[in-house]
Formats: sequence, C-alpha cells, structure tokens
Amino acid sequence: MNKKTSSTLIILLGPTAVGKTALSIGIASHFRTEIISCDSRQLFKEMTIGTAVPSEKLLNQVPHHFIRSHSISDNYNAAKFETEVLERLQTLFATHRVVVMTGGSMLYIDAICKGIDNLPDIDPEFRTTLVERLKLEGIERLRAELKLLDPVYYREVDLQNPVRILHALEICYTTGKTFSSQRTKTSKERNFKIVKIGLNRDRSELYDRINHRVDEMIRSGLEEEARTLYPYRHLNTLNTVGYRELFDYFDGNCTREEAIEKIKANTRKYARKQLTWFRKDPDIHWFHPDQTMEIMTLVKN
RNA sequence: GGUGCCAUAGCUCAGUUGGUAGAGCAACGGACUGAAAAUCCGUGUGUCCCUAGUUCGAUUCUUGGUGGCACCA
Repeated sequence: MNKKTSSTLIILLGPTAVGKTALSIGIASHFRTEIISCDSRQLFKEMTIGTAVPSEKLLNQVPHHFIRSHSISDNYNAAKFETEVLERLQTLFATHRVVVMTGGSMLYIDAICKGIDNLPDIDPEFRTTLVERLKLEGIERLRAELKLLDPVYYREVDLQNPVRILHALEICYTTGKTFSSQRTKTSKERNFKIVKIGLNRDRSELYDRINHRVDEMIRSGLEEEARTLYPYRHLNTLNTVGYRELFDYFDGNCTREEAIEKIKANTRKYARKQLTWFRKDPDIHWFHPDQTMEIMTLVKN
C-alpha cells in the first residue's frame, strides 16, 4: 500500500442537532489531527448563533477549518467547497494520517466524496435576469425554452422545479452546449480512504434537542443577529432557517412567537430531509451518539 | 345549583337536507451534481365524547349522561 492511500478521511455526519460536535473533537483529539467543517452555513463569518457554530472553547480544543471562513457576499457553492477542501486536505495529509470532517450538508459531503461536474461559474447578473423572466413569463415559457435547447435534460428534469430549469438554462446559455452533455454522472476517484459515520437517535429525542436548541439560540440573541443581517436578506445565503422566519416577523408578517415556532418546525423538517438523503447512502455506518466505544473501535481500524 | 353554547385527525376548525368525513398547520415518505439550512413532489393517520332510542341505515335527529366554556345565582 502506498503512502497516499493510507490517508483516511473520517466523516462524521447526521441530522442537525444530533450531537456531532463533541464526538468530532473526541475523535480528532485521539488522532491528534484537525477538523474540516462540512456545513454550508457555518462557513460564513456573519452568521454565528443561528447556524449553531460551536463555542470558542470547543473550537479551540482542535484546529477547525471552514468555519466562519467566508463572507455571505462571496457567492459560494458546493463546487468551490470541493476545490478548497481538497486543497486543504492535501496540506493536512502531508502531516496527518487521519483528518476528521464533520457536518450535515449533504451535497457538500458528496462533493468531497464523489466530486462535482466541471461547469463554469454563472454570472450573477445573468441569473438575476433569468429569475426576473421566471417571475414575468412564468415557468411554462422557460420550460419550453429548455425543451428546445436541451431535450435530453428536459426529459429527465423535475419540470415543476424552477431552480433546476433555471440552472440548466444558465449552463446552456453560458457554455453554448447542452447541460446534459456536461453531466458526467460518475464519481471522481480520491487518493484517500473515506470512512462515513452516521449519527442518529430516536425521532422524539432529536426533536426535543432541536426545540431546546432553538430556544437557546433565542436566549443567546438570535433576534439581534438577524436584525443586523436584515439588510442582506435578499442574498441566497440568508434564505436560511432561523433567519428568514425572523425576517418575516420584522416585516410584520407574523408574531415573534409564531416566528420561533416556525424556526423549530422548519429545523425539524430540515433534519428529516437530511435523513432522507443519508438513508440511501450504503457506505454510512450508523450509531447512536452515545456509542463512543463502538465508534472509536471502528475508526481505529 | 339554573340557563345557554360546544364536543369531529396530534392542534385549530369545516362538513354530512340521515348513506361511517375534509381543509390548514403539525407529522410521515420521496427526488435532488454548481442556490443544497436551497428547490421540488407525494401521503389523511379518525370508536365523528358515552349511552339508550327513532330508522333499512345515526357522526348527523331525539332521551339521558360526561367533560369544557359563557352567563345567571
């Protein structure tokens, strides 16, 4: 076995609020290594309370990467994450046999494990134009356009989903080629081993933790944090559970109590969506967060 | 204690001129390779409070309970 393939990335994943942080620090400490966060919202330095970034005290126990490292104005996406994390991993594997990655952003995890197709960046102004056209002309019109430009993808895509239609059109117009011809549908090879550990617990227990964590966020000043971000509410990054509900309250569309209940409900919904995605991944070894002994036994081999 | 109103899904409620019932929210399931905490699709889960009648048939009408609310004492 050569030196490269002996490198191992341990990925700790699971629904939001399941209890990943403490365990990730435990595992990283054991291997004297560092942690890469895989969370599409904790990336941003402007958001802290609502994204449940671990406390300074916890973060200081082990070096963390990709937490509050970018700005909400950066126009970030999963492909950029893939590039940056792979670079960082190369550096870390030079001095560590094992690196820990933890988080619950499904697409971002897959981007690291399987890669993402090579597509050009989309001009934000062009996207805005298409979004405007969607509003003015309706989805039917854009669907018809996609049918002409890329009949193959038209047959595969969820025609009710405006985001999918828009993205395909963006790629067709930007590259001058069909979107379908640029979708490889294959996984990239990685020069390190991947071990996926999934954490889950009883649904009612998970929901209790989510509800309590939201109350805790409110006590810690989530409302104030959201108020400072209110001017940037139209950025995609702020279309995020915990913020958009409070923006609704600021706009007078609901009461404060209703907003808080809505944050809890939407967080529970998000956790369910994560579990739906993870369920179909056969590579995940599932545990309860309290099974530290069993988990350590698995990762040591 | 008296009078009136109410009792239907986990919650808020609609409805059936008598043929065992449906909305919103919650819950549950699914899709998803460049917005992904995004976006999109699907599913009704029920002793219609209990009891005795009338009826071919009662969640619906009638009797008597029980519980809740309001008002009067």
